[in-house]
Amino acid sequence: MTVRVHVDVVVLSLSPASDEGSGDARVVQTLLRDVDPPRLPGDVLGEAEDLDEAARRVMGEVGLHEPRHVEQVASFGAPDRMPGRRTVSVTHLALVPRPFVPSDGWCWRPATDRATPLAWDHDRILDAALDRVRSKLSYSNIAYGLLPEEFTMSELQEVYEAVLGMTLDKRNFRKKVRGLGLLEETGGMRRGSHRPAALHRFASPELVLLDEGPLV
Amino acid sequence: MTVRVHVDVVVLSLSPASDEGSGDARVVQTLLRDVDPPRLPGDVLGEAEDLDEAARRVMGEVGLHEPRHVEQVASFGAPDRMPGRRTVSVTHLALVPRPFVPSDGWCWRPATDRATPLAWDHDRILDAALDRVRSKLSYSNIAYGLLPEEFTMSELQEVYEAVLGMTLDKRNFRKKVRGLGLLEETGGMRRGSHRPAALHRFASPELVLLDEGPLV
DNA sequence: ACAAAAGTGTTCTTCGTACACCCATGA
DNA sequence: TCATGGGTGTACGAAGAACACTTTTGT
Repeated sequence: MTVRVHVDVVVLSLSPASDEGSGDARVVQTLLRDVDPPRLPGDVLGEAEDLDEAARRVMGEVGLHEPRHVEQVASFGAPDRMPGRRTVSVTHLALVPRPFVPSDGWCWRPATDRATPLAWDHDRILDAALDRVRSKLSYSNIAYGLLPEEFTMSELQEVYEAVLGMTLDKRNFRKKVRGLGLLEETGGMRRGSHRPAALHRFASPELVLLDEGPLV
Repeated sequence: MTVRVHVDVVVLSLSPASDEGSGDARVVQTLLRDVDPPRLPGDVLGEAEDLDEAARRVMGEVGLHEPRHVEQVASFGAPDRMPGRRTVSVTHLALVPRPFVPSDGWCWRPATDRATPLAWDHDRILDAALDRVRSKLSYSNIAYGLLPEEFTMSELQEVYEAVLGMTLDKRNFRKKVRGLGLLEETGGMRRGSHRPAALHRFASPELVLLDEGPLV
């Protein structure tokens, strides 16, 4: 017996800093197909593709050719998850910095906006991806996926605040992040109608997992 | 295009406490088919099965009808991961307390024993499952999956030491674990040729995730 | 009496957290 | 000169880590 294998991708990003006139707090957004029940990007696994290759192809179809981070999240295979052909979905998570303008027919929507439910079990899939990012923020440098190459400390803090859904203390945040030793200063400055902000980058452009240590 | 979906299960357990004459340290063991390149239990996903249902069926086939814990780990789908039919494997992790005697043709082997490699990509799959348990030990009560209903503090500590591969300080371990409030005393005692040990159980027989907090 | 594992506290250091003001720039 | 966000330090409490001896039982 064979089933159809789908690869679906939850593309996450942060709403742009100041779309000019926008309020203040940035929020996590996800890329959806702009049809009646909105749906995640996805496609059938190709003949000779590995799972992550299929995920990259799907991202190409929405105009995303250079995601900053991709990882597999989970697979969903309830027999009735979708009418018609039995389909198992292997879902992935992708992070991309803004600005990013998707192909026609695709749009950004706040990830927590559940006013109109997504198609099939895509709400569950989106939740699983959000949980993954939230938890990984605590023990990795995964925030690099949502930031440009160079960024200010405030921008980094905005990533944490948007994903975790809470505000953080500026002094404690900087102390903690500096102590991890994952960042370096680029020497550059971001200017604006205020004091210039030092630019930073992640020392490693790869995912780095930190040793945890709650329970030992 | 359709592919075959396999559900493979990494069944983990601890070597029994004192098989009589065994040395001391307990080790993590995994259940393997006792054939030339040993392999993990697994089978093709059934017509009307959800993924975890298939995992439970596979476990039934090795004689394991009441696993203490099951969760999905990851999916593997490289086109060349296995000769013949294109097969995507959705892998699961199962934990079971000892004693457990598997069906004929299956046996326990130390999970870190890589003398004879497993079939196909099953070594990678095993590694993924071990990593999952190791990390989850730090922020959940997942140890319940490897313990009988009632256990002593020393037995609990043995689980941590075996999975993490390090020895822990007895006083700090007890202080920390008590502080989590996940345990309760049963009132019973385990007797031996030494001072009796108080028996404990987990207050919740379900997986409980702890709030972490490394990076804020 | 001896062997074997159970049980228990203190000190020190590290980390988290709460908290408020001055600085540099552009307009 | 004013508005805006950038940048900094301290004091307190909680939690982690190092560390050794006494207790209770079976043989």
